[in-house]
Amino acid sequence: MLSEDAKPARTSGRPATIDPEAVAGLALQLFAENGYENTSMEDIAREAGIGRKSLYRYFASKADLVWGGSEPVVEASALAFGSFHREGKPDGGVLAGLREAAIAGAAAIPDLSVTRGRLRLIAEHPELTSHSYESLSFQRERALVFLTDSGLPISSARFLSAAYLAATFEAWMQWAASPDPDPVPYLVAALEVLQVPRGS
Amino acid sequence: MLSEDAKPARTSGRPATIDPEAVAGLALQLFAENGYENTSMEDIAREAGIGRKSLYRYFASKADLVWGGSEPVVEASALAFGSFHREGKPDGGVLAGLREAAIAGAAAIPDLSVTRGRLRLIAEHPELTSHSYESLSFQRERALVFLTDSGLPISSARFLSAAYLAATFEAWMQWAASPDPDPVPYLVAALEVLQVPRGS
DNA sequence: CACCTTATGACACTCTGTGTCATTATGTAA
DNA sequence: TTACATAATGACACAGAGTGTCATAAGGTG
Repeated sequence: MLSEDAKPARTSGRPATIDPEAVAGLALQLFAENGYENTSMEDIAREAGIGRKSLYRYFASKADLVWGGSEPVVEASALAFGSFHREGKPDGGVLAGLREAAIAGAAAIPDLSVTRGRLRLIAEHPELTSHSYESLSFQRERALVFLTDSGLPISSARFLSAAYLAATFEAWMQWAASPDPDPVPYLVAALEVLQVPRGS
Repeated sequence: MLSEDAKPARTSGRPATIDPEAVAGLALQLFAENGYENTSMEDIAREAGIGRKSLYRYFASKADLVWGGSEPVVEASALAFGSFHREGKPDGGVLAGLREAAIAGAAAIPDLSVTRGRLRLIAEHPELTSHSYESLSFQRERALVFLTDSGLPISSARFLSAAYLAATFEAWMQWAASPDPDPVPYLVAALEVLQVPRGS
């Protein structure tokens, strides 16, 4: 259900010639070389050999070039939420579910060093950091559904999912700033500030 | 120490003729009437009888017209953090301190209905919601200092302050969406999802 | 080969946000 | 009252983000 519109499975028409991942990679490279704000969308398009408008067809905004890479993480995490209830709840309850989802997200990252570069870029730019709220909205929604499915009242579920998102995001940021190879310990530590409200 | 540059206490020169609060109020009114994105900075300036550049002198961005009103809350909250340790810790520990600060912030609001309008506007516009990260960065910093002063390890303190900010923001949003007059119960409920990590 | 679908990019536009600079208004000091 | 200093004001110009329209190109399918 995650890939409802993943690939329209086009049968005819001109096939795409632009590789979004390659373009995003190029953009990250240019950001690293010349700085984020010194690199315009036009610069990126020119360097990629495409038109500015075509660039916007693949990336809704400049921030998307950076945040786009987090989609696999969010998807894997959402998947873990979905399978958690079906497989019968292990011990640890709801918080364990949140933890598993966060770890599943981390496991979905193919190249951690690229992700670290992305996150550091985000950390350096408040406007990119702010974008977390939009970029993680799907994740927030998924966590909320998981929590209400787990029996939490909607109100507590909202607070907990908001805190969960913030804590895990902070964990990623701290990991990115560190030299450690494994983000999981950061995620685990971050989730220790959460608890299910008594009486839920 | 909060008002280090509150008022330069100018001794000569032309005094200001623009009332920022009045301008922000006017802007909020225009946003309510015509929609946020349908109201340009130029529209606001024209309506306020000033130039667009003068508008930017008082408000760094369009979002500032909306978020500016939260400054008193943040300041009052920060003040509560500062006085918490001096007055000897009451019972409840660190979490009680966070709760007191959040409540102090709420108490600093002169007109709750205006704040509710602001928050609803923010809720409707993802780009404004995102701005919370920047607008609350000072609050985040303050909470972090408070937590480390309380003896928490820096790592836990970062996670907890991130979760704290997110939970209280979510509380404000839920309150704004409700018809309830008092935001405090929302804040208290939100903070129940937090805990100090065992062993801190 | 005709056709169809879709990618592509040229063009023009609005709006945000910034920088520069001359002008104006208002205080203080002589 | 007359400088004078200070700061507000806004006119002008600009880069860049993001959007809409539309003609064209390019590759598949029948």
